[in-house]
Amino acid sequence: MLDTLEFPSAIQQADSGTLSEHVFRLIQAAIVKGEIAPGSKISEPELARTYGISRGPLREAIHRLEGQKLLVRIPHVGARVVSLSHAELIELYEIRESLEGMACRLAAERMSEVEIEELRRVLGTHERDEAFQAGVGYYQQEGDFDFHYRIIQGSGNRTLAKLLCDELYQLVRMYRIQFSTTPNRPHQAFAEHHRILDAIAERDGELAELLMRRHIAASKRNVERHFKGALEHTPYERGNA
Amino acid sequence: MLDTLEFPSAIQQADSGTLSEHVFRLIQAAIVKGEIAPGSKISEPELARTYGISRGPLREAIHRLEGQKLLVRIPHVGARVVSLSHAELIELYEIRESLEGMACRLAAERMSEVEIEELRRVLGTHERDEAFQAGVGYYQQEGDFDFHYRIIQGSGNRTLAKLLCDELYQLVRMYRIQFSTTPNRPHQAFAEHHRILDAIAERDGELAELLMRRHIAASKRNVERHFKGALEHTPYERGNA
DNA sequence: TTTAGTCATATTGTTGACAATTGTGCCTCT
DNA sequence: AGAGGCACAATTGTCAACAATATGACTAAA
Repeated sequence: MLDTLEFPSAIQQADSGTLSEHVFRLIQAAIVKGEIAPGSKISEPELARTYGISRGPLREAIHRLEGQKLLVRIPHVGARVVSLSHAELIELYEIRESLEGMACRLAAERMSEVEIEELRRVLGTHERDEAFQAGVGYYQQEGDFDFHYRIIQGSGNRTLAKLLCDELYQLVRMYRIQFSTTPNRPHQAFAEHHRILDAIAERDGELAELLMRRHIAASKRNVERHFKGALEHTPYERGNA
Repeated sequence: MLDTLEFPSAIQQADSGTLSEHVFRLIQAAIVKGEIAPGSKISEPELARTYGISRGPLREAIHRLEGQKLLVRIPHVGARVVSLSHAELIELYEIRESLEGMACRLAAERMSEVEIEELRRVLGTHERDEAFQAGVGYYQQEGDFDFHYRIIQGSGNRTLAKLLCDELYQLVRMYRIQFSTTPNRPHQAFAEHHRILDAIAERDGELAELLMRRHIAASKRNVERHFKGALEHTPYERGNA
């Protein structure tokens, strides 16, 4: 069974057809991966040369990126890669808490038995993963998304799925990767995933929502710790007026 | 307060500065107001002539509108105004339930006394409004947003505010206006608003969240009724593949 | 009569050049 | 020497023309 939904970062340049769409995904991936530093300026002529295209399609891509909040654009000045403040990142996690909590409750109510079985297999794959067992947790980065993705898809709310997976997660991924150097509490997260799965399997929506909210709250606290730990390196506050 | 946008020829960097930004807001307003019918095709040359601009800025605006989910675009085919299915509209209300419920809880915890007093004044204005007292409820449309807006702003979560007010509400407004011919239960909604305000004033976040969720759920049921009532006029299902 | 194929038209995608605005560096004046 | 203004350069915004693709009609064959 080929899972077609994969990750949004998976660039499928073949079928997208249009250059604008192509560079859109390319730049999106570059920003999320941190290849273009947060806060850095986007030079249209330079990027156009880099990707070997004209400025027309590039500008269209930039405008779409702005809509996804990955770029901040000032008229007649230019675009910069977004640089979330500590507060904004926490706010993002608060939103996730609410939205994914709901998704988890709905998933517990509406997921099919086969979907639940697949979810259990996903978790099993993570458990057997070498990197995970070694405590490195890099794979856990992607695997975590896989777990959350499946629950969101299982909620049956396609509008919610588009909102979470296509938009907000780009930002979350961006900062996950920034913080990926430090071990991201993979074992604890795995245990939490397992309890969530159990609640879903028992069709206990209320509990599933509660556990998911706590799980994301724990992630949030983890991010807060990383932020505090990195504070010594920030020479000035980058304010997003 | 000269409304500068009036005629197409009068578009010259009125307030936003750039033509792209300007037509973006113009088309957004036109879609939300229903001046461009849902599901109708967007012709680039035609719109360019209408607004008296070139296709360049227009296309940038279209791409941003697509990001806001007000347009659905198919490569090499064109863009159409979004036409939410019954299910999608309900999904939108479910998302609002979750998000505005959270916003309301946070507002109860974090709103300042003056903000609460202002919110009370807003409600008083609605109560004294003529249209509201007549049961027409048209003013209530805008006033409702005013009420919800202030609570969302009062949550202190600026990321949430941008998400709700700048993006999702455009879609909600669009369908509100479509359904505005029938009385939108203004008196009941007003009573619910009042109870929410009381909970906020008492700093009871838990209750405030509960009441807001119920309030939106009631709106959702109202929309469902309208949808069912309008079913007789739908010759075919407009499927958004 | 229906269906498959082909062609013409119109729309979208792309390009490069031109115009307008901003930021910077330098020069002058106090 | 420092501050203010001016001019230049670079970047963004806009435009009109060109190329590629899909839609629709027309024709021909089964």
